[in-house]
Amino acid sequence: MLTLKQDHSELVVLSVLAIGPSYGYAISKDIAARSDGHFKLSPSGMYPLLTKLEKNGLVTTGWEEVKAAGADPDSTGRRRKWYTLSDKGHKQLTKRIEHHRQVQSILDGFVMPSNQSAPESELANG
Amino acid sequence: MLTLKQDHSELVVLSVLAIGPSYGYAISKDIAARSDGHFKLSPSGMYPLLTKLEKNGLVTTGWEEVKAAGADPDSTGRRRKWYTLSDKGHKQLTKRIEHHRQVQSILDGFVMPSNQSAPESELANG
DNA sequence: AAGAATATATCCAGTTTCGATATATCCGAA
DNA sequence: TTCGGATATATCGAAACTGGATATATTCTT
Repeated sequence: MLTLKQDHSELVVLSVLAIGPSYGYAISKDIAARSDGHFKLSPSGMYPLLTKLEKNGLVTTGWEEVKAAGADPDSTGRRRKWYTLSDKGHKQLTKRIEHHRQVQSILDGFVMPSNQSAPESELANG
Repeated sequence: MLTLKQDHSELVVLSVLAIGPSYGYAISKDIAARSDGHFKLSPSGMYPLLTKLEKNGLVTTGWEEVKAAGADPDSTGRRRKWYTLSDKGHKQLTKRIEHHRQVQSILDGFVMPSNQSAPESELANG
Protein backbone atom coordinates (compact mmCIF):
# COMPACT_ATOMS: atom_id res chain seq x y z
CA MET A 1 0.00 0.00 0.00
CA LEU A 2 1.45 3.33 -1.10
CA THR A 3 0.42 6.33 0.92
CA LEU A 4 -0.49 9.47 -0.98
CA LYS A 5 0.65 12.92 0.09
CA GLN A 6 -1.87 15.74 -0.01
CA ASP A 7 -0.57 17.06 -3.32
CA HIS A 8 -0.88 13.68 -4.97
CA SER A 9 -4.25 13.07 -3.36
CA GLU A 10 -5.56 16.31 -4.81
CA LEU A 11 -4.16 15.48 -8.21
CA VAL A 12 -5.78 12.05 -8.15
CA VAL A 13 -9.14 13.29 -6.88
CA LEU A 14 -9.25 16.09 -9.44
CA SER A 15 -8.34 13.57 -12.14
CA VAL A 16 -11.13 11.25 -11.06
CA LEU A 17 -13.63 14.12 -11.02
CA ALA A 18 -12.47 15.20 -14.47
CA ILE A 19 -14.11 12.04 -15.85
CA GLY A 20 -17.43 12.90 -14.27
CA PRO A 21 -19.19 13.90 -11.04
CA SER A 22 -18.84 11.56 -8.09
CA TYR A 23 -19.06 11.45 -4.30
CA GLY A 24 -16.60 10.72 -1.49
CA TYR A 25 -17.13 7.05 -0.96
CA ALA A 26 -17.24 6.27 -4.68
CA ILE A 27 -14.11 8.31 -5.32
CA SER A 28 -12.26 6.41 -2.64
CA LYS A 29 -13.35 3.06 -4.12
CA ASP A 30 -12.47 4.33 -7.60
CA ILE A 31 -8.97 5.28 -6.52
CA ALA A 32 -8.38 1.90 -4.93
CA ALA A 33 -9.71 0.09 -7.99
CA ARG A 34 -7.89 2.13 -10.62
CA SER A 35 -4.58 1.74 -8.80
CA ASP A 36 -4.99 -2.01 -8.27
CA GLY A 37 -5.30 -1.33 -4.56
CA HIS A 38 -1.97 0.51 -4.39
CA PHE A 39 -3.43 3.91 -3.57
CA LYS A 40 -5.84 4.46 -0.75
CA LEU A 41 -7.56 7.60 0.46
CA SER A 42 -9.25 7.10 3.82
CA PRO A 43 -12.31 9.09 4.98
CA SER A 44 -10.13 11.28 7.16
CA GLY A 45 -8.09 12.17 4.11
CA MET A 46 -10.96 12.34 1.67
CA TYR A 47 -13.52 14.63 3.32
CA PRO A 48 -11.26 17.44 4.47
CA LEU A 49 -9.80 17.39 0.95
CA LEU A 50 -13.21 17.57 -0.75
CA THR A 51 -14.27 20.37 1.61
CA LYS A 52 -11.12 22.25 0.68
CA LEU A 53 -11.76 21.79 -3.03
CA GLU A 54 -15.29 23.10 -2.51
CA LYS A 55 -14.08 26.09 -0.51
CA ASN A 56 -11.58 26.93 -3.25
CA GLY A 57 -14.27 26.74 -5.92
CA LEU A 58 -12.66 23.83 -7.75
CA VAL A 59 -15.82 21.75 -7.38
CA THR A 60 -19.52 22.45 -7.05
CA THR A 61 -21.64 20.25 -4.81
CA GLY A 62 -25.17 19.02 -4.42
CA TRP A 63 -26.99 16.56 -2.19
CA GLU A 64 -28.84 13.53 -3.39
CA GLU A 65 -31.36 11.62 -1.30
CA VAL A 66 -30.78 7.95 -2.00
CA LYS A 67 -34.15 6.25 -1.58
CA ALA A 68 -33.92 2.53 -0.89
CA ALA A 69 -36.09 0.14 -2.92
CA GLY A 70 -38.47 -0.83 -0.14
CA ALA A 71 -37.66 1.96 2.23
CA ASP A 72 -39.85 3.59 4.80
CA PRO A 73 -41.40 6.60 3.01
CA ASP A 74 -40.84 8.67 6.15
CA SER A 75 -37.16 7.74 6.26
CA THR A 76 -34.68 10.51 5.55
CA GLY A 77 -32.76 8.06 3.41
CA ARG A 78 -29.04 7.96 2.89
CA ARG A 79 -27.57 11.23 1.78
CA ARG A 80 -24.96 11.44 -0.92
CA LYS A 81 -22.95 14.55 -1.63
CA TRP A 82 -22.02 14.86 -5.29
CA TYR A 83 -18.91 16.72 -6.39
CA THR A 84 -18.65 18.21 -9.87
CA LEU A 85 -15.43 19.69 -11.24
CA SER A 86 -15.91 23.39 -12.03
CA ASP A 87 -14.25 25.33 -14.84
CA LYS A 88 -11.80 26.60 -12.30
CA GLY A 89 -11.22 23.01 -11.22
CA HIS A 90 -10.50 21.90 -14.78
CA LYS A 91 -8.03 24.73 -15.22
CA GLN A 92 -6.44 23.94 -11.88
CA LEU A 93 -6.07 20.30 -12.85
CA THR A 94 -4.35 21.18 -16.11
CA LYS A 95 -2.03 23.49 -14.20
CA ARG A 96 -1.25 20.85 -11.58
CA ILE A 97 -0.53 18.23 -14.20
CA GLU A 98 1.90 20.59 -15.88
CA HIS A 99 3.55 21.36 -12.56
CA HIS A 100 3.68 17.68 -11.69
CA ARG A 101 5.38 16.81 -14.97
CA GLN A 102 7.88 19.62 -14.57
CA VAL A 103 8.82 18.52 -11.06
CA GLN A 104 9.14 14.95 -12.32
CA SER A 105 11.40 15.92 -15.16
CA ILE A 106 13.76 17.92 -12.97
CA LEU A 107 13.66 15.31 -10.22
CA ASP A 108 14.69 12.69 -12.75
CA GLY A 109 17.84 14.70 -13.33
CA PHE A 110 18.84 14.05 -9.73
CA VAL A 111 17.55 10.54 -9.42
CA MET A 112 19.41 8.84 -12.22
CA PRO A 113 20.55 5.21 -12.09
CA SER A 114 24.13 6.50 -11.99
CA ASN A 115 23.40 7.85 -8.53
CA GLN A 116 22.93 4.38 -7.21
CA SER A 117 26.47 3.21 -7.90
CA ALA A 118 30.04 3.68 -6.69
CA PRO A 119 30.43 6.61 -4.32
CA GLU A 120 34.18 6.05 -4.26
CA SER A 121 35.14 9.54 -5.42
CA GLU A 122 37.47 11.46 -3.16
CA LEU A 123 36.28 14.99 -3.86
CA ALA A 124 35.76 15.65 -0.17
CA ASN A 125 37.99 16.65 2.68
CA GLY A 126 40.99 16.92 0.34
CA MET B 1 10.71 28.45 -8.62
CA LEU B 2 9.31 25.03 -7.73
CA THR B 3 9.01 24.30 -4.05
CA LEU B 4 10.06 20.86 -2.90
CA LYS B 5 8.12 18.82 -0.38
CA GLN B 6 10.05 17.05 2.36
CA ASP B 7 9.93 13.70 0.57
CA HIS B 8 11.35 15.18 -2.60
CA SER B 9 13.89 17.20 -0.66
CA GLU B 10 15.15 14.06 1.01
CA LEU B 11 15.32 12.24 -2.29
CA VAL B 12 17.28 15.07 -3.87
CA VAL B 13 19.68 15.49 -0.93
CA LEU B 14 20.33 11.76 -0.74
CA SER B 15 20.92 11.73 -4.50
CA VAL B 16 23.40 14.57 -4.24
CA LEU B 17 25.22 12.85 -1.38
CA ALA B 18 25.32 9.61 -3.38
CA ILE B 19 27.81 11.29 -5.71
CA GLY B 20 30.09 12.16 -2.83
CA PRO B 21 30.28 13.80 0.60
CA SER B 22 29.21 17.42 0.85
CA TYR B 23 28.00 20.04 3.33
CA GLY B 24 24.81 22.05 3.75
CA TYR B 25 25.64 25.20 1.89
CA ALA B 26 27.29 23.33 -1.00
CA ILE B 27 24.35 20.94 -1.28
CA SER B 28 21.94 23.84 -1.47
CA LYS B 29 23.99 25.52 -4.22
CA ASP B 30 24.34 22.18 -5.98
CA ILE B 31 20.60 21.64 -6.00
CA ALA B 32 19.96 25.11 -7.39
CA ALA B 33 22.63 24.65 -10.07
CA ARG B 34 21.66 21.14 -11.14
CA SER B 35 18.01 22.12 -11.47
CA ASP B 36 18.74 25.33 -13.40
CA GLY B 37 17.47 27.27 -10.42
CA HIS B 38 14.11 25.51 -10.41
CA PHE B 39 14.62 23.74 -7.09
CA LYS B 40 15.63 25.55 -3.96
CA LEU B 41 16.27 24.27 -0.46
CA SER B 42 16.61 27.09 2.06
CA PRO B 43 18.67 26.84 5.28
CA SER B 44 15.51 26.32 7.33
CA GLY B 45 14.70 23.35 5.15
CA MET B 46 18.22 22.06 4.74
CA TYR B 47 19.58 21.84 8.28
CA PRO B 48 16.65 20.17 10.01
CA LEU B 49 16.66 17.68 7.13
CA LEU B 50 20.39 16.95 7.43
CA THR B 51 20.03 16.58 11.20
CA LYS B 52 17.23 14.11 10.63
CA LEU B 53 19.30 12.11 8.14
CA GLU B 54 22.12 12.01 10.68
CA LYS B 55 19.80 10.94 13.48
CA ASN B 56 18.43 8.14 11.30
CA GLY B 57 21.93 6.94 10.45
CA LEU B 58 21.61 7.64 6.74
CA VAL B 59 24.66 9.89 6.84
CA THR B 60 27.79 10.14 8.93
CA THR B 61 29.22 13.55 9.74
CA GLY B 62 32.49 15.26 10.54
CA TRP B 63 33.68 18.80 11.07
CA GLU B 64 36.29 20.53 8.97
CA GLU B 65 38.08 23.68 10.04
CA VAL B 66 38.38 25.85 6.96
CA LYS B 67 41.55 27.92 7.39
CA ALA B 68 41.61 31.06 5.30
CA ALA B 69 44.69 31.80 3.19
CA GLY B 70 45.97 34.74 5.22
CA ALA B 71 43.97 34.07 8.33
CA ASP B 72 44.82 34.90 11.90
CA PRO B 73 46.48 31.72 13.26
CA ASP B 74 44.51 32.17 16.49
CA SER B 75 41.22 32.40 14.59
CA THR B 76 38.79 29.54 15.04
CA GLY B 77 38.17 29.60 11.30
CA ARG B 78 34.97 28.81 9.53
CA ARG B 79 33.52 25.45 10.39
CA ARG B 80 32.12 23.14 7.78
CA LYS B 81 30.07 20.08 8.59
CA TRP B 82 30.56 17.30 6.05
CA TYR B 83 27.87 14.74 5.38
CA THR B 84 28.73 11.31 3.98
CA LEU B 85 26.10 8.85 2.81
CA SER B 86 26.27 5.66 4.91
CA ASP B 87 25.55 2.12 3.70
CA LYS B 88 22.14 2.48 5.25
CA GLY B 89 21.74 5.76 3.39
CA HIS B 90 22.62 4.13 0.06
CA LYS B 91 20.09 1.38 0.68
CA GLN B 92 17.49 3.90 1.72
CA LEU B 93 18.10 5.92 -1.44
CA THR B 94 17.66 2.87 -3.66
CA LYS B 95 14.46 2.06 -1.81
CA ARG B 96 13.15 5.60 -2.12
CA ILE B 97 13.92 5.73 -5.83
CA GLU B 98 12.01 2.49 -6.33
CA HIS B 99 9.09 3.83 -4.32
CA HIS B 100 9.20 7.11 -6.21
CA ARG B 101 9.09 5.35 -9.56
CA GLN B 102 6.24 3.13 -8.47
CA VAL B 103 4.18 6.10 -7.29
CA GLN B 104 4.92 7.87 -10.55
CA SER B 105 3.85 4.95 -12.64
CA ILE B 106 0.53 4.53 -10.86
CA LEU B 107 -0.06 8.27 -10.73
CA ASP B 108 0.40 8.42 -14.49
CA GLY B 109 -2.56 6.06 -14.79
CA PHE B 110 -4.75 8.74 -13.25
CA VAL B 111 -3.17 11.75 -14.84
CA MET B 112 -3.49 10.90 -18.49
CA PRO B 113 -4.08 13.52 -21.19
CA SER B 114 -7.52 11.98 -21.66
CA ASN B 115 -8.45 13.29 -18.23
CA GLN B 116 -8.13 16.82 -19.44
CA SER B 117 -10.92 16.58 -21.98
CA ALA B 118 -14.68 16.21 -22.16
CA PRO B 119 -16.23 15.05 -18.88
CA GLU B 120 -19.55 14.39 -20.65
CA SER B 121 -19.89 10.76 -19.62
CA GLU B 122 -23.05 9.83 -17.75
CA LEU B 123 -21.69 7.02 -15.59
CA ALA B 124 -22.98 8.77 -12.50
CA ASN B 125 -26.41 8.60 -10.92
CA GLY B 126 -27.12 5.37 -12.78
C1' DA C 1 35.35 49.65 6.49
C1' DA C 2 31.18 48.32 4.49
C1' DG C 3 28.65 44.90 2.30
C1' DA C 4 28.01 40.57 -0.11
C1' DA C 5 28.86 35.80 0.15
C1' DT C 6 29.87 31.76 2.87
C1' DA C 7 28.27 28.68 6.54
C1' DT C 8 25.46 26.56 10.22
C1' DA C 9 21.51 26.58 13.05
C1' DT C 10 17.05 27.58 15.67
C1' DC C 11 12.39 29.69 16.29
C1' DC C 12 7.66 29.59 15.71
C1' DA C 13 3.08 30.25 13.90
C1' DG C 14 0.55 28.09 10.56
C1' DT C 15 -0.53 23.97 7.94
C1' DT C 16 -0.68 19.12 7.04
C1' DT C 17 -1.21 14.40 8.26
C1' DC C 18 -3.77 10.40 9.42
C1' DG C 19 -5.46 7.00 12.73
C1' DA C 20 -9.27 7.06 15.70
C1' DT C 21 -13.72 8.24 16.41
C1' DA C 22 -18.79 9.52 15.67
C1' DT C 23 -23.08 9.13 13.32
C1' DA C 24 -26.45 7.06 10.46
C1' DT C 25 -28.43 4.18 6.69
C1' DC C 26 -28.84 -0.01 3.81
C1' DC C 27 -28.59 -4.92 2.74
C1' DG C 28 -28.09 -9.80 3.18
C1' DA C 29 -27.76 -13.77 6.06
C1' DA C 30 -28.90 -16.49 9.94
C1' DT D 1 -35.78 -9.75 13.39
C1' DT D 2 -31.54 -9.02 14.58
C1' DC D 3 -26.81 -8.84 13.73
C1' DG D 4 -22.84 -7.59 11.00
C1' DG D 5 -20.71 -5.77 7.01
C1' DA D 6 -20.96 -2.36 3.59
C1' DT D 7 -22.31 2.28 2.41
C1' DA D 8 -21.78 7.20 3.43
C1' DT D 9 -20.25 11.67 5.49
C1' DA D 10 -17.70 14.10 8.84
C1' DT D 11 -14.73 15.83 12.92
C1' DC D 12 -10.98 15.40 16.45
C1' DG D 13 -6.44 15.92 17.95
C1' DA D 14 -1.57 14.72 18.58
C1' DA D 15 2.35 14.66 15.92
C1' DA D 16 4.93 16.03 12.07
C1' DC D 17 5.96 19.23 8.64
C1' DT D 18 6.67 24.00 6.40
C1' DG D 19 9.13 28.05 5.46
C1' DG D 20 10.03 32.89 6.40
C1' DA D 21 12.44 35.27 9.87
C1' DT D 22 16.08 35.43 12.81
C1' DA D 23 20.78 34.64 15.02
C1' DT D 24 25.70 34.09 14.80
C1' DA D 25 30.18 34.17 12.82
C1' DT D 26 33.73 34.07 9.13
C1' DT D 27 35.65 35.33 4.60
C1' DC D 28 35.93 37.76 0.27
C1' DT D 29 35.46 41.87 -2.57
C1' DT D 30 35.51 46.59 -3.41
